[in-house]
Amino acid sequence: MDSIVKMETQHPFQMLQTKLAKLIAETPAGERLPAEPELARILGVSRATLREGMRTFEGQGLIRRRQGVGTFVVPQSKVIEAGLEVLESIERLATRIGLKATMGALQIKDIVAGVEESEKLQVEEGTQLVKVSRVIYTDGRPVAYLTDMLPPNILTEEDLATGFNGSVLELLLKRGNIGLAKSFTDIQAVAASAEIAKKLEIQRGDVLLLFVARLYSDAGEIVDFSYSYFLPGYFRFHVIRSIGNSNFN
Amino acid sequence: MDSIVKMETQHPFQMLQTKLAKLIAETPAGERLPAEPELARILGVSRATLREGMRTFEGQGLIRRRQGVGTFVVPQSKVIEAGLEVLESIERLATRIGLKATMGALQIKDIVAGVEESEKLQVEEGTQLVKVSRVIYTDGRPVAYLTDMLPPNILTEEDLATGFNGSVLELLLKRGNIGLAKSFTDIQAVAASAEIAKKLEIQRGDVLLLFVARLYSDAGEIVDFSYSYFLPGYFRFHVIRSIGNSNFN
DNA sequence: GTAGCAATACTTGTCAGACAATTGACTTTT
DNA sequence: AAAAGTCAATTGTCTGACAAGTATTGCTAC
Repeated sequence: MDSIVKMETQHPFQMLQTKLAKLIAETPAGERLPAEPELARILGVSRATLREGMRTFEGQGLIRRRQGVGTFVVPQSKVIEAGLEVLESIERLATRIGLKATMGALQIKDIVAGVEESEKLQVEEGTQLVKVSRVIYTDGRPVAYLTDMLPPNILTEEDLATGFNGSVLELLLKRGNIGLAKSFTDIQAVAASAEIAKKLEIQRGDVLLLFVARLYSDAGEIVDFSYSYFLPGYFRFHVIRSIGNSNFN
Repeated sequence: MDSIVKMETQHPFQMLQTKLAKLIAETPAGERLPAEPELARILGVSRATLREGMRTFEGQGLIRRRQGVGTFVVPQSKVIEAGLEVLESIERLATRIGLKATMGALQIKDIVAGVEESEKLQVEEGTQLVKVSRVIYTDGRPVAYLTDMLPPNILTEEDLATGFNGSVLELLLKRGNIGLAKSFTDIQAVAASAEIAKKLEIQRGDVLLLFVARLYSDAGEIVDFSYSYFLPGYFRFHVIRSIGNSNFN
């Protein structure tokens, strides 16, 4: 009887993180957040739990806390850059930069997991997989080539046929049937293969920035394995690195 | 009179972070940390404060907590990978992978800040700067080319002449005269120029991964501006990206 | 003897309330 | 008018407690 409500009953911390993220995103840069006691009451958690949650966002540089004053949302990146701490779709990033992103060359295939795929997605060999690939354009120029591989029962082809704007991430978020947790992204530099060079209208061997990402659900399962090839110059990614971990051995 | 002791009297949270980082670094991968009540007693803070501190490390993927079981140090990178959340010198990274890193082709120049340098380092034009460049070898093969530019009075040439192992970061940490806070790193993919190709013994136009980093002190000043060129295949960098910030607009 | 089950000790997750430290605005005094 | 003091608001930290999850232990039934 309570199976429907079950999704609501994740750990308070997960829900808290979502609510906090939403609140921070909706609060204008530089503005103050409600005081901790009040915020804890609003979000329905204790102040201790709230503070634990805020620590993570503070560590990501999204908020700044000043004793005796309050907690403020820090102005988020100038214009063209994107922090890697937060997982954001290419479309959303492009929009924020002021570019209109469109999708083209969409290909949706059903494939069978071989040795390579089964290992990467942590599924058995022979499993039916969905492979989605497309090119992202801004101002009519191809700037990124994206491929996603998903295990069965995550997205149906119907989902992709209706309301797919190029971002698997956004589609998963919009559906909301599975809770997404984190993405583990490898960063590499590669030379364009003949196939990809053709799609991106560049020369074979040209330089590309490659993200290899595994998207994990709340349950710890891999729900998406993706390759994202970016044309340098149109996207810039940065990361904030903290001092102090292995620097003490 | 108390200026010397001042450094000792940071907020408990800062000291806690340092101690925690050290503890995590010293604990073998996969091992369990002491239980929270005991750890709080050891570190001299309350359990609430301890948990706030641990959240940040959990967010960086360094530890994993399992209710009813304990907190474990996650196996830090299988063989070749390095998380970007933590700022670590190339030498240390290589050592952890099991490679012996050596430095060569060291060049130290005094240069005068032009328009470009003055903007990047936030100093006035005409300021005297120190420029350090060198090649990092593992097994006699060049794998990275690093250049650093530093404002005056950060490092003298004497510092570089004695006890410089290739890492400006470690040198600054060892000196300890300025508190380091964070590094803001841009990630790009570039083609090797003729000059760099020669140093790295590759072909001009070959693919390189490039980190452009600004290192900030506690006071918010830029103390190091560096370009780091990596040969793909010898280094792999990854980043953990969290769901949920701008995904709700 | 062995498989299954219940009790139990231990761990992390969360909560409530309190007090200390800091800041900024307001009030009072000089 | 300027300076000092007062005070309310906010974050930082602590204490103690209970809830929830996990693995081990020991008992029981067969």
